[in-house]
Formats: sequence, C-alpha cells, structure tokens
Amino acid sequence: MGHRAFKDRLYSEFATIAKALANPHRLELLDLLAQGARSVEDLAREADLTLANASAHLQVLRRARLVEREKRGLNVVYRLADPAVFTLWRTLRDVGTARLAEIDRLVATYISERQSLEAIDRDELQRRLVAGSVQVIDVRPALEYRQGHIAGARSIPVTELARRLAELPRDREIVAYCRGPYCVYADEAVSLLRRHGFRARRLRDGFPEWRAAGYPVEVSGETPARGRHRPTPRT
Amino acid sequence: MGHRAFKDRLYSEFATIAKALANPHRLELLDLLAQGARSVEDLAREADLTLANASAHLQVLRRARLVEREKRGLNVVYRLADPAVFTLWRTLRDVGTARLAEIDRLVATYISERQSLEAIDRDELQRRLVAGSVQVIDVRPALEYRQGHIAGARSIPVTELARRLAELPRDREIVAYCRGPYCVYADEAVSLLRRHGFRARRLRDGFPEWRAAGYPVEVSGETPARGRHRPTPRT
DNA sequence: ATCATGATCAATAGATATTTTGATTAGTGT
DNA sequence: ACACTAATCAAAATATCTATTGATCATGAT
Repeated sequence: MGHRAFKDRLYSEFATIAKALANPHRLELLDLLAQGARSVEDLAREADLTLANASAHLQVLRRARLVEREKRGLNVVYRLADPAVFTLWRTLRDVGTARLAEIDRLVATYISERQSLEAIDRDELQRRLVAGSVQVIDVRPALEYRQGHIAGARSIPVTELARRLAELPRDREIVAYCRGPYCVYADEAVSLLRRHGFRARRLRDGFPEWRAAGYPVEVSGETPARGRHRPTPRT
Repeated sequence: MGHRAFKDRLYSEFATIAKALANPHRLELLDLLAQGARSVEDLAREADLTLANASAHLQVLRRARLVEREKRGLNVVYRLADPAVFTLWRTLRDVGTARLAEIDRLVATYISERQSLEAIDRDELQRRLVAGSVQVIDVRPALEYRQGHIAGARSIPVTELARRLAELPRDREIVAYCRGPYCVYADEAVSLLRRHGFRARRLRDGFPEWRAAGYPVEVSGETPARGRHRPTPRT
C-alpha cells in the first residue's frame, strides 16, 4: 500500500462517520437518542418519518458505529453507541450555532420570545437546586423523563402542563428544561407559565448536556421499548 | 412556520456542516489547513487533486462557513474560519479512532513499527523541553513550520533529514512531530534516526493539537502564498 | 498591450443517497 | 396453526454529489 492509498483509505474511514451525520433526519434521530434508547417505531413517530425510512436511516448510523441496537420482543431498540457520539453531535451543533447566521435567524423567527427571556445555565441551576430555591420541571414526554432526568426534577410533559398548573409553586421560580438548546418544549412551557403569573425561566440547554457535564441525574427504572402496550416489566 | 418545518430547517442547517465534512478529500484539506493558511494550488498538490477539483471542494467548505479565503496576487489563500473547526474535525477523528476498528488495522498495516515505538505526549514533552533534555524537530514541510511550530523546535523536513543528521545531538533524545496522530512523517523520521543510532521518539499527535492545547508556539513571519516563485516579502 | 498563471465556472457523465412501495422475516398472542 | 405487529429488505424513481473537461476571468510579468 502506497502513501497515497493509505491516506485515501484513512480519510475515507473518517468520512464514513461524517456521512452518517450528513442528513437532517439522522441528526434528529441522534438528538432523540441522546435522550435515551428508543424503538424504531417510536423514533419514526417522533421524527415524522415512515417506519421503513427511519429504519434505513438508523442502519446508516449503525454501519458508521454511531448507534447500537438490541431486539426486545417485537421492537428493536436503538441507543447511542458511546457518549462520545453525543459529544460529536454537540460539537457539530456548536460550530453551526457559531458559524451559521441562518440558525439564529430561524430561532428568532420561530421562538420570538426567546431573546427577551433570559435562560439559566447549568451551574446556577445546580446551586439553586441545592439551595431549594427553585422548582425544576422536565417537560419532555414521560418516557424520556423515566430514562433519566435532572435529580430533583418533576415530570410535567408540556402537553399536560396547562391542566396541571395547580401542582406548581407560586412562591419559587420554576425552571423548565427539555431536550436541548433548540428544543421548544421548554420555551412553550415558560411562555404558558408566565401567562398564568408564575415566575419561570428555561434551562439554556437540555438534559443530555446536563448529564454530559456530570451534574446529578436520576433514573426511574423502566424499559424504553413499547408500542401501544404497557412497557414490559423488566429486561 | 409550523413546528415540523422549524425542526426540518434547523436540522438541515446543521446537516450542511456535516455534509461539508462528508468527503475524504475535504477532510484532508481541513487537516492541511489546520497546519496553516495555504493557496489552492498548494493544497491541490499536497492532497493529490486537480486544481479545479480542489477549488470545488474548498468552495463546499466555504459555503458551510468552515473556511475563509483571501486573494493574494495570483493566489487565493484559504484558512480555517475558526479554531472551533479544528476542534470539530478532531472530535470526528477521535470518534472514528474509538469506534472504527478498520482505522487501527490500517495504521498497523501501513506503519508496522508504530506499535513497538512508544510515543511521547504533550505534557511530558513540554516538561522535558523546559528541562532542556530533548531536541525537538519539526519534520513537516518548511512552509508549515514557518507558519507556526512548537516553541524551541528546529525545522528539518523529513525529505532533508537523511543529509542533515550531523546537525542532531547524540547525547539527548530527539522528538519528531508533524501534522497529527495519523501523519507518517514523524514515524519515518524516528525510524531513520533509530537506524542511525539516535535515540528518537515521536510526539503522539501533531502541531495543531499542541497549539489547541495552549502550549507555547512560535511563528517565523512569512506569507504562505506562493507558486513556484519566492514568497512575496510581506502582506 | 500581450502573455502566462492561478482560480473559478459551466456542462456533463458517472456514482451515491434518499424515499417510497410492496414483499418478507421474526416474534407475540390467540 | 393462524393472525398480527415491528422491522427489515429489495427494487425503482428521484435527487444530489463528484470529477473531469474546456472556457473564462483576474492578476502580475514582460
């Protein structure tokens, strides 16, 4: 093997990883998988893909060794192969945020309130959690909460928030968080809470970033795979 | 704009960056640009591409805002748009190294000696540089050395090493470095030096990683653009 | 002015990716 | 055994990417 052939093969290997990331649907799937393991059916529903298409994209990720899968009954559950895969997606996201003006424009257009509402960052939230001066709510779907959430957070999916306002304190600030910096659930939650007179802010980013930074996390032992049935009791 | 349209556009933006990385030649170009700014001609020669093809690939990187360019006389000089771009490439490379067994296999096949020769890492090298117990040589092309090198290193391009052995000490260990962990120049240099009875090792990674980690760097003021002519005296 | 050079552009052919459709496989429950 | 479901596979249509060719443009040298 010549010097050139070696280089070509080496860079081609690295490019297979980049190719796996080079599709918007696959990035969305990775973002979902960063919340926890999920079935193909579930991923397809969340990402608005047909089952066959979601399956095909997941296989591309799998061939690049970015995700792994495991059969559980009728379902196949996919998970990130390594925490480094989340780091990679996050680094890509950060470069996009820093370099592409279009991203700021999109966020400003779709979440017009975001500029006016200051977000809280991880270390301030952790200090206030310890001090007990804040109520943290996880507004992601309950399945994601069960697979891992900020220690001390309550699960109130954004879809249920309007009818569960009575559960929330009026004497303490409420902090809502969701999947990540571009997830809108927390923005919607904060907006709703403020309209009802609560003091509320969002966490600047989401649960995967909190966990990656090593802050305390809790898990409610439940298995992720299920279609319309109840989760199977254990592995 | 609906929720789905927002997500689609957002992930598509992030995917443009991944798409720019999703080609082996473009990764090689980024790796070269991590050494310093260079002309299209120079990049094409180093990466074994036609001028038109190199130009096309550089424009893909430019549209993704990963590189910037500047006209200098007849040449167009490209540079990384941001140190974060190197971080991204490096994170991608690290995930590849960790996840793809094929990469290990390739390196073991092409650089069979690498396993047997232990590399030195950055902080040990820095300590020994300060102590003066080591001679560091930069075996990259002289142009790359001039644009930035490890403080205290001498430039001896690997192509000139065989006829410049007399310049090197026999009483101290020699550490050779080049472009990065997969660059073979340092391996070739170490191999040659050992055959001639020198004590020699390679730095585990290369100059861009050294600089990114904040270790001391020196620059010899010279402009990067030139074809077959002498460099223009100043900017 | 004229020419040579570095870079880009435009057009094209060939190779890869993506999505959909319908068929098939593996596992569950009756 | 039978029906049902989740997932994958195979094939095909479409879209996108890549490399090459030759033309064009800007710049610097003569």
